[in-house]
Amino acid sequence: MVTVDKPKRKYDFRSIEGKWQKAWQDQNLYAAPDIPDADNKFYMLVMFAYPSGDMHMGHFRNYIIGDAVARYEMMQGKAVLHPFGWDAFGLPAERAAIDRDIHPRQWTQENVTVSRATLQKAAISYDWSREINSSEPEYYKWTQWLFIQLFNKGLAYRKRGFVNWCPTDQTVLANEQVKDGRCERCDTLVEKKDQVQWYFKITEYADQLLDDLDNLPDWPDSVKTMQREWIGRSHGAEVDFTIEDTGEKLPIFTTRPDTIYGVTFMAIAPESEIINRLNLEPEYAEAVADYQMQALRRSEIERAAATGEKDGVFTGKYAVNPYNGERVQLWVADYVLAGYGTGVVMAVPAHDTRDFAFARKYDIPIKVVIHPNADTTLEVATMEDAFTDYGPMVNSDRFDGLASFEAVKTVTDYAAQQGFGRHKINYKLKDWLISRQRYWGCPIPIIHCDKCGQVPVPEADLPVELPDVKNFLPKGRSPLADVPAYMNVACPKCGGEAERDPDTMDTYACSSWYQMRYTDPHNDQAIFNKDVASAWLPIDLYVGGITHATGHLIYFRFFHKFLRDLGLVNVDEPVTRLVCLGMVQDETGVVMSKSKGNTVSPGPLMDEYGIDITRLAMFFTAPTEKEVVWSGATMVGVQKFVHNKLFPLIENYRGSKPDLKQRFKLEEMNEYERSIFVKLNQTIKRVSDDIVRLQFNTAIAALMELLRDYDSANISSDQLNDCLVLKTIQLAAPLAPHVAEELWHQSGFEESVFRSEWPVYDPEAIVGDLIEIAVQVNGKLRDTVRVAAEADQADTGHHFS
RNA sequence: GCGAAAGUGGUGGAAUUGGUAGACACGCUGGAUUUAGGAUCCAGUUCCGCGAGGAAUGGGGGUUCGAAUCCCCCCUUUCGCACCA
Repeated sequence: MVTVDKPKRKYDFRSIEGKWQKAWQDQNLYAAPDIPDADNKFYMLVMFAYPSGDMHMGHFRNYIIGDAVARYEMMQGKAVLHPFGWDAFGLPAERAAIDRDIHPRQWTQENVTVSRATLQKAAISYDWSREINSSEPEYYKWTQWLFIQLFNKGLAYRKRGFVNWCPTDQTVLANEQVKDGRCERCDTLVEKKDQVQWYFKITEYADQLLDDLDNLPDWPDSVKTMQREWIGRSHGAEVDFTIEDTGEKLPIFTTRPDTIYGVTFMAIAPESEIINRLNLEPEYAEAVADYQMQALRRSEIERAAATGEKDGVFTGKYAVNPYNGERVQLWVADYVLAGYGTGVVMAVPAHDTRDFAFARKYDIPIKVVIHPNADTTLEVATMEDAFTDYGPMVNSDRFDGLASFEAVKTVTDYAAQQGFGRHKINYKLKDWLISRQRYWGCPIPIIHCDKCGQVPVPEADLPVELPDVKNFLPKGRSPLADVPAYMNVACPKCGGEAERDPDTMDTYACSSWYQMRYTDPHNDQAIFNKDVASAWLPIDLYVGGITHATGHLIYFRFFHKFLRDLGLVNVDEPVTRLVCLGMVQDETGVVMSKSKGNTVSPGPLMDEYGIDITRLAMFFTAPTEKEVVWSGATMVGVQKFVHNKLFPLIENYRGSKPDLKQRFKLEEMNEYERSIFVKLNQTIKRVSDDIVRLQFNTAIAALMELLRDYDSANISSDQLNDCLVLKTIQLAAPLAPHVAEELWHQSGFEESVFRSEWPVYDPEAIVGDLIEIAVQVNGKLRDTVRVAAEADQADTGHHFS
C-alpha cells in the first residue's frame, strides 16, 4: 500500500499558548460569582502553598489535577470557585531570611512572585482576584479575631505544663508537629520543657471530630483511620486510690477495671507533681529525685526505645485499693505517660505486659484475677507473660465468676455507687499548643495587665500588626519581647500600664480557616459574609498531600466546627470529598523536596515541550493516589499524540457547523460509522467518569484509542464527522486546554471551549451496556452470551441451569 | 509490637460491580524511509513450545460455571501509630 505523506500542520505551542492565556484573562474565564446558586456550584480547592521557592513537579501535579477538575466542572455548567493563596507565615521563611540576611517578608514576597508567575504560566484556572496571603494584615486580622472568639468562649487558654521543645528552632511545638520524637521541620530530637503556653481546646470537639468521620464517605479510609487513632478515644473507669500517709486521693484511669483486684503496685510518671506531695523519707527522696532528673533528660524516643526493659524507683510510700483495702507499693516509672489519663496507673502484673515485666524485674508480687476460661487456670510461678485477654474473674471478692468483659461495666458501676470511682472517657488527643517563640507569625492579640489579667485586644484595634524587627534570631523567647514600642501598651480595660503577649501563633492556625476566607476574601467588615460562605461551602473536592492527615486536616475541621457554632456556617464539615495525592519522587525513588535538592521544575519542560504536553505527561504517568516516579519518559508518548494525532485532528473538520445535540441513528450508518460512533460515545463516558474519579491516565488512553480508530475518509456524513471532531476537542479540553481552545476556534467558534457544554453520551450507542459473559465448564470456555448490563440473575440464570 | 494499604510483562500502568488479564504508553527487536543522526511510518513484543497447545496477576489453600478482583493462612513492600494502662 502506498501512503502519501500529507504535510502535517505543526503544533507550534509558542504562538498558541500566550494568545489563549490572554484571552482567558480578558474574558475573566476563571472569575467565580459572588454568590452561586447553591445547587449548581463547585468549590475546587487545592491546599494552598508555602512560598519557599519555585514549585516542582510535585506541586505541579496537585495544581493541574485541580485545574482539570475545575475546567471540567465549568463545562458542566457549574459556578466554579477555584482559588489560590499563600500560607506565608512560618519558620522556613524565617530561617531562610536569616541565612540570606533579609527580612522574611521580602523573602516570602519574592517567592510568591516567582511561584505565582509559574502558576500563571501553567494556566492553572485560579480566580486570582481572590488570592490571599496569610502574612498580610488584611488576612491575619481575622486570624486574631478568631483567636479572640476562642478566648471568649474559653477555648483559648494559657497553662503551665511539659511541652515539646525544639532546641534548634528554639520554640515549642504541637504534638502534631513531632514525628518520631523529632521536630517535623528540622528533624532535631525534641526535648521536654516545663513552660506556660497558649492552647486551643480542640479536645472540647474530640467527640464530634471522631464521630463525624462516619459522615465522610468520600474521604480516604486511611485518613479517617489515622484521625481516629490520633483522637484515640477509649472508654474506661477512673478510680480513686488513696495515698496511705496523707489520705490524698490518687485517681487513676483504666480500661480494665475488671482486673482491679490484681493490682499489686502503682506507678507515677516522673513528671507528675504528685511526687512532690508524697513527703518522701530522706532515704527515698534522693533516689526518686535522681530518677526524675534522668527520665526528664532522656528523649521520648529513648524512653520508648527501652520497650520491655522498664525501670523505676520505689518511693517508700503505699496506696490503698478502694475495692479491697489492700496496700500496694507506690513507684515512679517512666513507662507511665504524664500526659495521658491522670499520669498515674494501677499496675496489674498478671494481666498487663508492661506491668508484668516491671514486677518480675523488681520482684513485686503478681496476683492472678482472671483465668483464660473455666477449665484453664493460671499459675504465677509458671507464667511467662501477662494474660491480657478477658475471662472468668477469680480472687475478686463479690465479682468472682463474672465474665470479665461484662464486668468492666459492673465493676465500675460498683465504684460509682460507693463513691470512689466513675465511668470515664479518655483521649489521646491533647489540646493544641499554638504559641510560638518566633518572629514570623501572627501576633497573639492578648494584653497582659497586672490588674485585669489577660485582656483581648478590642476588635476595633485589630489587627495587632507584626512590627519590623531587625534581629529575629531565635533565642528561646519571642523576638517581639525585645521591642518595647510593641510590647508596652495601655490595658484596654483599666487603661493602666500593660504588656502585649510576645508570642506568635502556630501557622496551622492561619491555615485552619483560609478555605472560608476564599469565599469572601476582601471583606474588611467581617471574617466573611455568612450567606456567601454558606452558599459555597462545603468544599466539593479538596486535594492535597497525605502528610497533613493528622495535622491540618484535624485542625481545620475543628475550626470549621467552631465557626459553625458561632453561626457563621451551616454545615458540619468543611469538605465533602478529600483526595490525597501520592508524592512525586525523583528517578531514584526519593521524594522530591526543596530540602533534598532533587527537584525537577515544570518551567523548563513547559518551555521545551509546551504546557499541555507537560501536563499530559504528568497526568499519564500514574493515577492520582499513587506516588509518581518522575523520569520524563512519558513526555515522548504524549508529545507524539499531540503532534501527530490531536492537533492535526482539525484537518478533518469539514466545516458543517453541526448541532452538537443532534441524535444520530445507528441504523442509518455504515459499518465503520457505527463502530466509530460507538467508540466516541464510549470515550465520552470513559473520559467523564475518569475525570470525576481523577484517573486522568486512563482518560488520556481513551482519547488515544479514539483517535487511533478514527478515519475521516470512511465517514460519509459531514455532520457525523464534524460532531466527532468537535466532541473530541471538548473531551481533551480539561487536560490540554490550549490545544483544545485553539482547535475549537479554528473550527469557527467565537466563544471559549470552556463555555461550551460538556458532551453527553448516547446510551443507545454504548455497546458496553451489553456484557459478554463467558460460560465455562471446568475452566474451559464453552460459550459466550451477550446480555444487557442491567440483566439480573433471573435473566441469566437459565443458561446455567 | 499494633493498625492500614498494596503486590499484575523489561518499565509506568489498564481491567469502575467476579465475566476473553496485560488497554494505553515507554523500552526493546525487525523492517521501510532518510546523505547521516534525530524524527516518522509498518510489524512484533507475558512466559514455555516449531506447532497444536499449555502456564501465568507475590506463595499456598478455599468459595464459584467463572477469581487479579471475594474468604483464610503465609511472605514482601510502603505508610501511620508507637509503653495511651
